[in-house]
Amino acid sequence: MSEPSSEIADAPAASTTTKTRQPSSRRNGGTRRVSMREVAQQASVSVATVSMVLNDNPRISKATQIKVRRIIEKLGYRPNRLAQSLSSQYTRVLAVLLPPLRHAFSDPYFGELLSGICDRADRLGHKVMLESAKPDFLRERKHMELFERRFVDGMFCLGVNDRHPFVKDFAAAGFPMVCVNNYFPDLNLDYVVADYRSGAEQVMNVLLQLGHKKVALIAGASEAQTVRDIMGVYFARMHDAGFDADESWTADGRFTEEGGAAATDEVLKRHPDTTAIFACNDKMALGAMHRLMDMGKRVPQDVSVVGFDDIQQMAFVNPSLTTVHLPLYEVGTRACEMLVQRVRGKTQKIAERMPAHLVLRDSTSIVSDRG
Amino acid sequence: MSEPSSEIADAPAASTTTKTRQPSSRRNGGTRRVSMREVAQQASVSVATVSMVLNDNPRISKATQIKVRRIIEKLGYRPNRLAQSLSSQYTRVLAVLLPPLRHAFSDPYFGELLSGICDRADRLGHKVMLESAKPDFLRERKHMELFERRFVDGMFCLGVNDRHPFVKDFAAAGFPMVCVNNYFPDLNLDYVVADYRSGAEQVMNVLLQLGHKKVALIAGASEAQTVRDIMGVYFARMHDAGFDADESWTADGRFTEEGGAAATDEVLKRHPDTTAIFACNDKMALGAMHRLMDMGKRVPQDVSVVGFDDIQQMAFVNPSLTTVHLPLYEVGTRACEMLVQRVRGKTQKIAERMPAHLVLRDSTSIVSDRG
DNA sequence: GTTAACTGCTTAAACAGTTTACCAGATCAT
DNA sequence: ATGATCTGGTAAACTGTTTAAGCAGTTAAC
Repeated sequence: MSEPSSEIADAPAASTTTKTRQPSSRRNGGTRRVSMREVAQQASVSVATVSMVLNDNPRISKATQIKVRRIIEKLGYRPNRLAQSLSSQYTRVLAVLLPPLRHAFSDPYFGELLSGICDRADRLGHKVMLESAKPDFLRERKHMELFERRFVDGMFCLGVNDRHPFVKDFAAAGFPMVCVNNYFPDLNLDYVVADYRSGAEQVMNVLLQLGHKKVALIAGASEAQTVRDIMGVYFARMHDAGFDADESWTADGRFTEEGGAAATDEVLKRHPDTTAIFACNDKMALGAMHRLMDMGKRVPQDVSVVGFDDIQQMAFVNPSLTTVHLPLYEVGTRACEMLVQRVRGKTQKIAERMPAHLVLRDSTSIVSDRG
Repeated sequence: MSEPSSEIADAPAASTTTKTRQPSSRRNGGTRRVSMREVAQQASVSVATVSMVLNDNPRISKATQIKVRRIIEKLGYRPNRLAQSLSSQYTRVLAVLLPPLRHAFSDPYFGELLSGICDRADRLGHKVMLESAKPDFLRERKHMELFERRFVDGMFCLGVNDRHPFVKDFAAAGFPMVCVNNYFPDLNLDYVVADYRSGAEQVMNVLLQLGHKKVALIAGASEAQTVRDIMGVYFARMHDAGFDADESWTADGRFTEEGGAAATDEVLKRHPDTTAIFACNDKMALGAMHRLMDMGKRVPQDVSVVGFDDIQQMAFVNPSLTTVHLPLYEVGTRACEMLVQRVRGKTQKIAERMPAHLVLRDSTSIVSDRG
């Protein structure tokens, strides 16, 4: 007890015995924040007890449960999830990595996947964070930082393909990740996809049955395995039908309307007698239809058009588009269930295909010109 | 040195003096997590110094900076943001609250806003979290929990209107929130909107100049102030033009294609001599165009159609749609800048209108039938 | 010649939870 | 009566940061 200065210096030492750390009266957003400590004080129990009450730990008696919960209610206490996560090592946040397309967010294809993911994540008590895989995002390894800095527990990769080697970083580091509606046969990564092969089979069946032989294929990026699956089926079925299509019957439409239109130009220049166009997604099919009409060709009388995905708008175009319905929403929900399982420690590989089916509408008809 | 058990018990007491708390060797996702403490040890400085190095505190000497950074590099240290946020009271996460529409995520309108928000948030060092304002989400006050439990620093509200009284909760609690492309004149909430009035003026000008008098208006939800703004302009300009339109000239299209089609039916039943349809968004305009064509009316020869929003796809339909271009992407980026300012403590009210302009395309023409 | 403001760094107290080891009292078997 | 087990709870260590306060020496201002 010498001088005032030492008194202050002694204070912390004293407090370690009396343990009366006053609750912070700091205000945030105008509301006084109430912490677990205050609940504990008011309920005359320890913070450990409060924690156990919140986590429904069976070691807490019914009486204490009720007592503590009443105080929680009274004080309007809400556990701080930063502290929870820091301590428990779980963030309960999942990231969705989207391709850096200008309109990725307004693309119904991604939208459906995202809807499925978000809905299921919510049900499973997880939050969803959005990330765009811009070049410098990847260069700076931000996709890894998301895990390393404990932003998220898991990650969905949408719209990735062989040109995106970063996907294997996650597996290498042991971070939970699932490829949504895409896969890498030789990379041993988790994935959930629609059954593109079966969808393509159904398309080729109906086109061949309608008498089409001169079928052109508008592919998207051929770096995607799903697109290669479609191409594989296309070439095989054309061969079976006695018509060996070569590369000249295909063109890349980059998954966009504009690309689909350009690809249509390209293919029809090479093969003016084309009677059907099979596009690997609906947007390209739409571009193809418009271009065909611009050329003065009628759909489906002169040329049949088939799409892939069955995005909402396509029932509304004229003529309505025959396409393969992909259960994108369900792929999203399933992917989410899978990722959450993986986050919780499940170790077997995740790989699932979901059924796709043809939706016959007005953009296809029996072949008129038997060339 | 009595017995082994007391030796263990003594350990913590000893550590308070020697301060040798061993770094956790816990593994997460297969990678050993390295904490600031380890960096400090290796660099022979205190954790505070490491923290200051990371935060570019000018009080740290160049030499120490370099020394510490080298160790950080060597160890591959990444600061744990949960701990950072817990300590600093900033999460650097913003939430986007979307209306619980089945296809909200694939709606280009929301997509554009979202793109703008996400891009700017990224540049400003913030993460974006997605939330859907489902009825029970609001009932359980989860929108408040997002703040109370320190999930986020701020919130964007998209697609809200007068039927969503929850928006004022944020202001009441003092939580940073900005209404995106919507506003509440009497609620004193922050907002960033496109200039719907000016857009509507431009539409009415061009329609009147083209000779149209029998102009029908397809509104969305009239609970939205922006829609009321358009209606106000519509009625005023119709009046100025000597044609007092009443309620029978308007119909609600609920912002959807289907609704737009139905509204078109409704209005044309009442007024078969309608020469122009002004829809409050592009989707309804598209629905209107399709329905008109189904009825055997030509667009624009028989009926002109004007939309609002200028979503990407609309340049691609046939005929291409005359519409008001709203700078949705920019509204998103601006809203984000504003919200971040608010999070950082800015106190003046945020209220901004961004210019909109008419895009004249092929769905409008001079009136043919001067009724 | 004192006071004040740097300087570059350290110490320790926050931040707000979870979890483990331990402990006192009650119950039960021997 | 005695030791073992069960019950319901507590204290303290732990998660990994930020930051206010302090320290001892130098320098500029009054």
